[in-house]
Amino acid sequence: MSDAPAGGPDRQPIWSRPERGSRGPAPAHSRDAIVVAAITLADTEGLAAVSMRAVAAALGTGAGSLYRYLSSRDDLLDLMTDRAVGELRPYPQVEGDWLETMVLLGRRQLALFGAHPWLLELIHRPSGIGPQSLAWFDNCIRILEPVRCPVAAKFEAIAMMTGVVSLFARRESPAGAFSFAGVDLAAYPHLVAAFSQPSGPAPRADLVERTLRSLLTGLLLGESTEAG
Amino acid sequence: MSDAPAGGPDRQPIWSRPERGSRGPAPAHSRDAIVVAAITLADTEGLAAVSMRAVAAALGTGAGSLYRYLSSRDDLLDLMTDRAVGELRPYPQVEGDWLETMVLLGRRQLALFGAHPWLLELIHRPSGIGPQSLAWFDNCIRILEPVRCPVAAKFEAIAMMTGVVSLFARRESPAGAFSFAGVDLAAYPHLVAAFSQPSGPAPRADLVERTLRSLLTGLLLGESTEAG
DNA sequence: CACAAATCGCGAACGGCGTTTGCGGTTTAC
DNA sequence: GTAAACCGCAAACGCCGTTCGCGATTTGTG
Repeated sequence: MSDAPAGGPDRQPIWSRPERGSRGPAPAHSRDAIVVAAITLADTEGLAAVSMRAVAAALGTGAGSLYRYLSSRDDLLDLMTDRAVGELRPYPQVEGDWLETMVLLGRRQLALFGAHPWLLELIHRPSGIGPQSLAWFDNCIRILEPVRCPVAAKFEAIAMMTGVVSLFARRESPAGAFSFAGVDLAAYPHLVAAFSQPSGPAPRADLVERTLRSLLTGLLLGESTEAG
Repeated sequence: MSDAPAGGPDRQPIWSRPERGSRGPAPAHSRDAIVVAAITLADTEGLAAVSMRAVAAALGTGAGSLYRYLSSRDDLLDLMTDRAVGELRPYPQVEGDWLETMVLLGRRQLALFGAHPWLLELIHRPSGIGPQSLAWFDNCIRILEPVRCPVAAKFEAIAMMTGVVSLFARRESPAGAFSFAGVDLAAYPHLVAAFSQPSGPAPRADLVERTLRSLLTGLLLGESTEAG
């Protein structure tokens, strides 16, 4: 009972837990090195390949040793998320139109999802709000300062923007069209009719930005219209 | 090798695989009974509690027996998803405004996510597009028939509507506000300033519908505006 | 009717996972 | 100097999805 791992009695979240105590030999690794190894693994082989054993092996050690630095795999995923969100920095210091600045931030998020597709599986977790995510929120609130609307609406809008960007990012991942192998198409007449008609022009390339603009103006400025 | 489970050489997806052959004793269970048990388990104890062993135990059998009816846990999750989507039926036969009909469908989806929160973790999977999901797509395409725009744009809009609804559904789940335990708030000045100011009026209740209306009109009708 | 083929339920087993535990050795605080 | 705290490590625990082999049962075919 006198020998508890770093997580030990982990009453408090990982963000406010010291990396190491003052006594004992110098650690062979570091929290950040573990997170970097995990992110590299996730980038190359997918999130499912990020097992404690695999991450430890990438660092040349055993799975159990990681628990000297974090208290659970969930902690590791939280750290991965926050570190990736940190890649959104530095934030553009545009002081002009807040809407265009937000759209720019949205494009940055989209690029981040492209660089780290595993983020799509992690951002929706209830935990995992670390310092970098807070800094990103803080920056968005700063940009939205000239907007006159309740704070709650701003938070809604920021969260919804992130969500919509993640939806677009998912669309661009290699998921691809479903296969109709062994499906009785006769049951879906409107679907086959739609597919059999000429496909028409390709969707516009700036769909994300247009959607974000419409979404943000609707959520932040449209509060007083259409009484009911 | 002459004794292969129902999944056997599962070249084709679960939707087009017969439930059982013609020979042999009558099965003690059924695919649907397994799926119902799994959904009940997910509704009450969450998706993480849906293990093959737990589902089998709920049916009074062993985990291995389930593989007579399906070939993997992923198959089970696909079946769960499709069966839940089937609860969206019967579809409203409104023949008036297509936009209002779509918004109504969106509200139905939101209610479905409320009834089965585990759906939020499953809809984004690349697999799992079963007959009920196809029927839902088919119905949406039917509703959007009067809209003059490329088919691809309609599919975009339907998928985006489902995605946005899922974002709102996630917001209403008991996730709740993040805790600032042990965080240095001084690093986020705009955040604390926003939180310290009076909260203002609560966000409008019909936020989902307004967002959906704006999104659908933007995606389906706004193609010709704003050249460049 | 006889018989082979196919399917059934079942329990044991395999490999992988996250996590815990106990140990010998190392560093620091008092 | 000594005791407490920390280190790396390897073994082990329990759960997971999945596979396999068994005896028993039903069906299609000659």
